[in-house]
Amino acid sequence: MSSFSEKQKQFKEQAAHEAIYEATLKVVSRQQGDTPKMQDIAETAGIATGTLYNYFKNKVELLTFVDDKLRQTVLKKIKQVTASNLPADEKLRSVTMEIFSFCRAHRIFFDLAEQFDLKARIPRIQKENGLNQARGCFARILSEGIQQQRFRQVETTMTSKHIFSTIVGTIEIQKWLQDYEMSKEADELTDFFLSYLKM
Amino acid sequence: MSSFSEKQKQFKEQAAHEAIYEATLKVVSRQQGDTPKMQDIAETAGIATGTLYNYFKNKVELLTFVDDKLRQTVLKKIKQVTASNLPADEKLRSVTMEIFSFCRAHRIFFDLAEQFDLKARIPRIQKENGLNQARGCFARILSEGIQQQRFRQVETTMTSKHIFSTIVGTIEIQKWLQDYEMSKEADELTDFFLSYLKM
Amino acid sequence: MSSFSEKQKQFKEQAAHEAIYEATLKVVSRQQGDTPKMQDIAETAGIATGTLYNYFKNKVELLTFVDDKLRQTVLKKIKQVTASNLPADEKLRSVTMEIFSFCRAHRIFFDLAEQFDLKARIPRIQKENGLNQARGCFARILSEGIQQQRFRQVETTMTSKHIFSTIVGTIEIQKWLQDYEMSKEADELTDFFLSYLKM
Amino acid sequence: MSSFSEKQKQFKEQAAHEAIYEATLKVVSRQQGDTPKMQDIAETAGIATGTLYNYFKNKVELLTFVDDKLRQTVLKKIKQVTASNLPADEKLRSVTMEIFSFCRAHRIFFDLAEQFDLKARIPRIQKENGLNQARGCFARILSEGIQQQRFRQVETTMTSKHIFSTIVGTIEIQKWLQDYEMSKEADELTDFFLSYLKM
DNA sequence: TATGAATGAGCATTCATTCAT
DNA sequence: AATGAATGAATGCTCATTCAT
Repeated sequence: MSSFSEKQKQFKEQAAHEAIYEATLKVVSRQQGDTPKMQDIAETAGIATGTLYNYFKNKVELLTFVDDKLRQTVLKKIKQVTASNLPADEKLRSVTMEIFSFCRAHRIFFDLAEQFDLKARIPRIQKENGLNQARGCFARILSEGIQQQRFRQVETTMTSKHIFSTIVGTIEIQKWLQDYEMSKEADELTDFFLSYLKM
Repeated sequence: MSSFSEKQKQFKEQAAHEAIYEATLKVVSRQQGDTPKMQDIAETAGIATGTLYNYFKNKVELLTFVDDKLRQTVLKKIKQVTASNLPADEKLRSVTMEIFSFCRAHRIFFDLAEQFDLKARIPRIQKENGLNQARGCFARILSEGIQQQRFRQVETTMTSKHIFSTIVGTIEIQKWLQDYEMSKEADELTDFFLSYLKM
Repeated sequence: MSSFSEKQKQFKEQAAHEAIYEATLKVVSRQQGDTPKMQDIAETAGIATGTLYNYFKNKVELLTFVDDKLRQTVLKKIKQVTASNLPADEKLRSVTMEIFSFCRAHRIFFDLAEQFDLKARIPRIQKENGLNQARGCFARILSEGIQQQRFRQVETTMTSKHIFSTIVGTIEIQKWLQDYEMSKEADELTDFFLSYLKM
Repeated sequence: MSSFSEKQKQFKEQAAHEAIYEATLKVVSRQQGDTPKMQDIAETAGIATGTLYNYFKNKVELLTFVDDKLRQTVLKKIKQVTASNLPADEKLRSVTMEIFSFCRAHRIFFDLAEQFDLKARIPRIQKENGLNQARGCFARILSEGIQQQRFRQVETTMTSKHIFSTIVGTIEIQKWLQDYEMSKEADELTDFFLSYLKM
């Protein structure tokens, strides 16, 4: 097959994936609570039900794709902030806020991910990889802060790990309380981190 | 109705509730992954399907009852350790360990609780109540530690709140990684807390 | 459980089986060609879809039950004629006719049986049993005919076996020709058998 | 269109038909039980799915073509044996054996033919034609045998008809018993025919 | 109160066929 | 003629809940 039609095909596939991704998020957020029907996803994406199965073997695989893309998206955002040239303390606040607001925005989908046990579909190594990247961002911010003499000398690996866990736990508790106005919590938490890190 | 038969009735109801509670946990842990069927719960509890509906309006209410009882159980354990006469640092370790091991033991049920969105069935006030009691235990341990001059003078309310969040987050991450050997994590986390609290 | 309610239950089950049996035959003959839908069977039997599954694990098991009952019915008819006090040659004609007319009446169901490969569900021993009973009827008729000196002395076991095969093959060919007016063929075949058996 | 390109086209079509025929048999025997998918047939034949529809209007027509070709094949084999210069009794045995082994080899396809009711697609006249040719072979063998004074003087038309039916019925019963080791049955049956025909 | 048979809505997936390229 | 992605109708089975006994 010519390189051209190969490219065309790949582009088409990518476009379909993108449409299905967005349709899924749309359907999920629309039908709060219920699990999304394949037919609805297809319809929203503007394709036929059967066509979904040209791109994904089954529903779980489709949802896994969306889950993966979603996690990559938040990771990308975190990395962007980490790579920015804000001072370390502001980076820490900004990254924390990013995570909180992303989780709030997509909480219904993440609930779904648990319902379908999507975590079981992701290879362990890939999960650890993602986790380490997220934790790594915090470690880098800590290092920068120490270098900038804004933070005291903490052990960055462990500290970043626990900071990340605290964020996850706080979000989890807020979700359990069904309190989705998370910015106050995010701020309070950042203040706590900064007080811990201040020299 | 006579007071005697009233009592009898209450006793019977309590016995039924107890049997259903245990049957539910048994069925849930047996059928890893699948959601438990009312029929299976009834059969395991030694009653007829229809009888379940004399005690619980529907499946969600039944699961909510179990969920509530389970949370009360772990809270009771935490309180017991908190009320013991161990030194503060050992109490902290012990309470943390309790929470980890309880969540590991009942993780399948807690997954279920999210699937059925049981949190939506519990009144906000009750959820806050439970949460505050758990956090309160940590606050008391911190106070004791400060008094015993084992811990430095930290602000106990906020610190205990964040300690609890960190525990929740760590458990959540371990569950996501499907790494259910949590004792190492519990220890590491306690060490971190203690290093933070040390004078 | 008391013997009475046990009996009641059994009677109810038998009634349900009977109703489902008849509903299936009705639906099958009505919807010539298409495979019967569980919903239609249930509706025709006057019960709910789900109720079918209280009596049969799945569609194949239901059809196997009907298939079995159908074969028992024709076998019973053959046995009745065999046990009658007609002269041997008339018995032979009558039994042959029974088989032809039964297969014509239920040909659509028997086609279905092949479609669902019901033969694979019947234990080999049971199939051989049924086959031997049918062949046995012919053998008995042959013996009688020989005794009555209406037939010459043929080896009854083999002869009856091949007579039965010839009937089956003739029916099969008529079905293939889609010629369902089988009485002519049945008569012609019987004449051939009798000419072979005449002294 | 020029005669040359006409010929070319016909040749191409014939090649395609041949490839599809063989692919179908391959797929059918591979996927025991399931009905063959058009996609699999196309893939196995080395063409695209849509291309199948340039040669056959639909699946039933494709299967009818294969069915027809298969019946022609066995008929050809029977005719070859009939036209050979074996003695009549050996011809009878050989033809019988041919039919048994052919039906065993292609039993899955023949089951399929019933499932798709292919018989309904073949004109009555054509079916009778094929049937008469098969029966005719037996009649010719009988005639020869009588002439060779190996067989007694039987009425060849009816006898050949019933012999053929007996073969069909025996194969049908063996298939129902799922006993595909048919050579013993074929032998036993031929012995019976010969004993009937012996002078 | 207890029983447990009956109810029936709900949904992922397949695959023959089409048609734009 | 060839391609193969897109189409979309069609259906068996589950299981929470009810209700006659």
